[in-house]
Amino acid sequence: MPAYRGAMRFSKDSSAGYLVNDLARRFAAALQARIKPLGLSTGVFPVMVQLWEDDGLTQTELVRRIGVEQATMANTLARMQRDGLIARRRSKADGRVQEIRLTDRGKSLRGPAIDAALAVNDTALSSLSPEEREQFLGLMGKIIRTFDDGEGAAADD
Amino acid sequence: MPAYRGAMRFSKDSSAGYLVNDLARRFAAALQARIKPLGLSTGVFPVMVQLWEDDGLTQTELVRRIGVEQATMANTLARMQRDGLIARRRSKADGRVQEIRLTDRGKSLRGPAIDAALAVNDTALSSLSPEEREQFLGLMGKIIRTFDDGEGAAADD
DNA sequence: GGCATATACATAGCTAGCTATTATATTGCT
DNA sequence: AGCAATATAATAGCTAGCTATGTATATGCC
Repeated sequence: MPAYRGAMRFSKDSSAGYLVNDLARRFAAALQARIKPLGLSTGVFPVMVQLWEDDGLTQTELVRRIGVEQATMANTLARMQRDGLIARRRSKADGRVQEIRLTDRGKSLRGPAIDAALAVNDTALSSLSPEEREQFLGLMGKIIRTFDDGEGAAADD
Repeated sequence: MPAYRGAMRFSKDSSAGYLVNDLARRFAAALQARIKPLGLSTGVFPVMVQLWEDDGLTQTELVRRIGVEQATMANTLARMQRDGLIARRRSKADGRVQEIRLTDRGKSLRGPAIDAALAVNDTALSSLSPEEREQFLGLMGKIIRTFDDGEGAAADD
């Protein structure tokens, strides 16, 4: 019996972090299964979504929009280029910057890929009522905002 | 304008999968920040939780309880051993099996580590009312069960 | 013009997950 | 007893995230 008070109980089934992590893996696996046949993977998907909206973005802008680290994005883009999803071209206005453009193949995947993502969400939430789905999305948004708020301000204990 | 119907709209802010993935990364980062000083990391945490409950489990049993792939567990355990959290001893009853036991250091981390996890959950959910927290956990449980149900039965389209 | 600083991106090296394969020990059947 | 089948764990090799650091181009100031 450890001396710490309150630390005795830790049930994974009532730990938000535990469940969120579990859920994320399941969502990822489900999406993976549906988009792998298209030649896509989960890490690539958010980038494609942005490029389908606005082709020709820079790496920095993708990083800003997707919220992943720059190094992560650099590696993801390298794989995407290797796999023929994008092409990169140095800007002549600024030699540091690269415009990232979808290849024709990349463009062509928009419809089926988004359908796949929608299907995953729909299947996953199939046991929830419309109100519950709203609740779920709303609560997640609220939690994400909480994380964002406590970002610069180190409101420790 | 692609020909696919329904594929036009895809807002990440209303995609459960997108948000869950985002949330998982934030939870993991928050936990990491709190347990790294203890010499723990996120992947190790679930294993420690099980061993704090039942020391001496086998790899197979940990895999079963945590729901991660056997290869993932093997690697995690290797790091844990390297870092002095566990020791492994071959069972003399069955030479294939290893009993996994916490070191004294591993045992000693229980209190502070669980406190850290509880604090992360509490902070993350701080903007939710008690009812909302219940809802959130309940909805996640429901979704996880949905995933579990559609596991063997390929109820495709 | 030249140098310090800042910006954009790449690289190295880590954890953590995955699939697929291999190695080793046990069990079961004949 | 011997061999096939099974069970346990390890290894190889991939994606995807992270931190820290390196490299190249721009920009600002003197």
